[in-house]
Amino acid sequence: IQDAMMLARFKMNNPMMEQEYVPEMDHRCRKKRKPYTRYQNLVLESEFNSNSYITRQKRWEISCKLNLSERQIKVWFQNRRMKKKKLQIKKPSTG
Amino acid sequence: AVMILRSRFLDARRKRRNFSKEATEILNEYFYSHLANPYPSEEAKDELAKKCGITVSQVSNWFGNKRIRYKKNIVKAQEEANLYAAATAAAAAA
DNA sequence: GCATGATAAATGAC
DNA sequence: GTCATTTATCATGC
Repeated sequence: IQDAMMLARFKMNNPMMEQEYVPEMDHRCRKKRKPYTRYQNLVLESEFNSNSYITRQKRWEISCKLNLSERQIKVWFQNRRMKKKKLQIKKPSTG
Repeated sequence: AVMILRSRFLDARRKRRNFSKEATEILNEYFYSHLANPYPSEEAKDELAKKCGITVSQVSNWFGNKRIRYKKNIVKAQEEANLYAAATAAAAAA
């Protein structure tokens, strides 16, 4: 009824529904988000506390120790830096 | 054994309060009037944040949640529509 | 009991 | 590298 019209208009041109018109659908292979364990977070936070930017060597070490890929370690530090920045903007006092 | 112990006991920041009816109304009005491209610019986010009495981050959060949840409902509706489409097509063929 | 806002993994643009 | 996102998960409101 009315939903059908809205659906048709929605499917027409919408960046949200890329899978509608993108032939190669890489979006479905997207890795499912999996929360890290408490131990993994503890190790990562500890390393981040000593240095916001991780070296290749330490990245490899932590990767082995936590059973995470180096890419995951890299991304974790990127996200963690963004989080730090956001927290500093939120509360600049004695950041 | 998958012992997924999480460090959520320190997350006291996840204190959440619902937005006001007026704010939700403003956000929904923008979202549905820009359904073809529901990605407000930074200026638009600033203006929405001011009008709604919330932060720009909260506006971004709201649009992020709105887009994914709206899309999910649409996907379900799409499956349902395809189901009906197949049934009507079979009926037409017969 | 889900709706809703905020946060945590993961991707992609640049 | 940053950074705006997508997506799943979390925590709360009601």
